[in-house]
Amino acid sequence: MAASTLAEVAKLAGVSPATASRVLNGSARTPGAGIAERVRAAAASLGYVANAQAQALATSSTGLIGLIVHDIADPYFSAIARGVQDAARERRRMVLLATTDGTPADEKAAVAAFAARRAESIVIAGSRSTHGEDAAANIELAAELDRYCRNGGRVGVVGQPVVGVTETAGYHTVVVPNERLARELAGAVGRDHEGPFIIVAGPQGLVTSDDRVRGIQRGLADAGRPAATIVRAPFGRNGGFEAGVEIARGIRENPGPRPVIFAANDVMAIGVAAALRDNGLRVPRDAALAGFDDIEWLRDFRPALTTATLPLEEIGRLATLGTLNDDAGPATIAGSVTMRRSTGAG
Amino acid sequence: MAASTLAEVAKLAGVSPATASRVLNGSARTPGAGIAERVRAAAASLGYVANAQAQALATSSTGLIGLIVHDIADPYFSAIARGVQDAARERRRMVLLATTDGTPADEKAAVAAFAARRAESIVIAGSRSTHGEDAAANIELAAELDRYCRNGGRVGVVGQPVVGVTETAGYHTVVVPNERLARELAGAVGRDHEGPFIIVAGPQGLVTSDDRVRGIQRGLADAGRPAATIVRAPFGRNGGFEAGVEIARGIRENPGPRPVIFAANDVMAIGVAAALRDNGLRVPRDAALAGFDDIEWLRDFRPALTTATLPLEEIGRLATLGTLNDDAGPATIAGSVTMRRSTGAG
DNA sequence: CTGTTAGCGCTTTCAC
DNA sequence: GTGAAAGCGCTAACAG
Repeated sequence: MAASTLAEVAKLAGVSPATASRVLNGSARTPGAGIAERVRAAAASLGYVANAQAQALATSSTGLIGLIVHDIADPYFSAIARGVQDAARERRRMVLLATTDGTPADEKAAVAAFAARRAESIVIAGSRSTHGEDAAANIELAAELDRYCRNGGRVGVVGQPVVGVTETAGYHTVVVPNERLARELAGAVGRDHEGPFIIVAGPQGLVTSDDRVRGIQRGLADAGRPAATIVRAPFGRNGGFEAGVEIARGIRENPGPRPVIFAANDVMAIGVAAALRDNGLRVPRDAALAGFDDIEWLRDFRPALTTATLPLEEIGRLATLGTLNDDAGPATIAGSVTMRRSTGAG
Repeated sequence: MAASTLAEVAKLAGVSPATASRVLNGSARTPGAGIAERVRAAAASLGYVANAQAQALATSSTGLIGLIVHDIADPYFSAIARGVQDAARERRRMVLLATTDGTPADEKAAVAAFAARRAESIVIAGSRSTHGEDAAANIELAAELDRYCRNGGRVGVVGQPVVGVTETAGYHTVVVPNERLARELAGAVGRDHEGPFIIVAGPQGLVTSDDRVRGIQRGLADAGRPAATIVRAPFGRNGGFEAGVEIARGIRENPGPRPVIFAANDVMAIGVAAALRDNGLRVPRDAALAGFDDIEWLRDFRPALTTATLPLEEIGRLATLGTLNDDAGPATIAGSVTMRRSTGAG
């Protein structure tokens, strides 16, 4: 990665490095006309490319934003990533990407790596787990983040505050009203259905999943419906599929009124739908189904999924911008319930 | 982004910076036992985090890999990104992300930014355009890449070589056999269908699209079928939808034998399917449909899409690894044709 | 407006 | 094994 240096350019142009710097990388003072010309010519002829590392060292500002997601290939995260990337580009920053599968230990490592690279802010997306086995790692993650903030870093959190974070300075949370939306969703669906109700949830302790489950139960109660039974599975398409297989079996062995299935997110809902279909069951005829997130790439599925619509890209933008603006209190996004065919609407 | 420095740690531990460095960041020489202890303690108590910028400057090696995609939210690119990220993590590198919408000018800017940050390699994914209006920008992009390579950078290219690149040193291409697979796909589909055939292609000059179109036409010829007519639209879901609307109108106004539609990629195929459905047409009953790529998130669609399966994640891995290994000739991936319900199979 | 002089934080010969 | 000193490439006072 050798390349010509500012000094070489300066020598070639017959000026001092300082002057060359002023010409090449914007400075307050505008250098003389003829000089500027010579410097630029020299730079071009040498194929000079400023060394951002050196600039960062000298100015102590890197223009870097770190993004932490569970899995960049998951459409939920990639939508957020697009928002982050957009905001970053707008503010002339570059984004560093880390994927962690949601493992707190890996997230801690990612934060450390970003801190080492002196990223100016870190956006961390993806549900946290309060589960026992993650407790120790969560504490370390929180400590790492706190240290990062204490050193002047800013962190943008998507969804809910990081478990165990003590300080508030430096943190900017984009609150996703999972519980409220889930409640609204379940209320709306509950009005049209008798039940029984089933929730396909993620692992216990996964905050996002827990929030949504709680909201759904409350929404059902609001509508005067019985509480839902809960089926737990991994928080992804295949988890949904597993749960769907189990549910299909239940329906087979125990026929009764048409059940209503709430999946903790769209991707799980798609898995559930696939499993039901594989077992000869149809949505919404044999079971109503609702998701959460309203993932863009899943909107062409049929039956179209009733879901809670989240402006994912906007969420990514807000989380990023929030860390870049000094003002910026915690942002709350709205979201809305979208009724579609999978629950008999439309 | 201030933080304690090595010098501070060293002072606290009562040793020289050199020694502290040797302890904290692996060096050939192993420092004394007790000393090491003291240094580590000092570092911990100060919350020391090595400054990667400074290390990069001193060692001239950044551990950075730049990734350029059209759109990180597109499942095609996010799958590749996952592969890149995996490989990077495996080799203890971090990835810098840039999205460009496929605009050569933006891609040039991204390469320049990566070069400035002294990324050790750049992986560039996404079809190039040979279209006239992009010609100038393409040349500049190629020049920027060449310069980057001349300075010791390595670039991994997904799909086809970058238009206009002259040098070969430093480049590592992962060849995607678009034409061959398209030919096989069309051959297989053509065997079972009489036609007429329609290709929903991207804009003319988009290399990937052009390659696939050519392959499809050859495959049809192989099967003794008439050439397909070509409908052009933007290379995404909405482009597919537009084309689908047009095709549906054609079918309405001009009933005849069931047409077979080849979309240039899965995402377009989904758009076509949505448009046909909106117009009361069913796949495969009223039209057969095939895509390309076999995007993971689209596999649960029904009717399941006949397509050419590409190991996207693997492609990302190979492109990345190729730039990191000195040997590594150009890699070619296999891919395969996958027949599903959308063309009447299964 | 331009050049000189110090560093930014770390690594790395080179002596001791 | 440990420390002193030079330097990676650039910017920012400060003089001139």
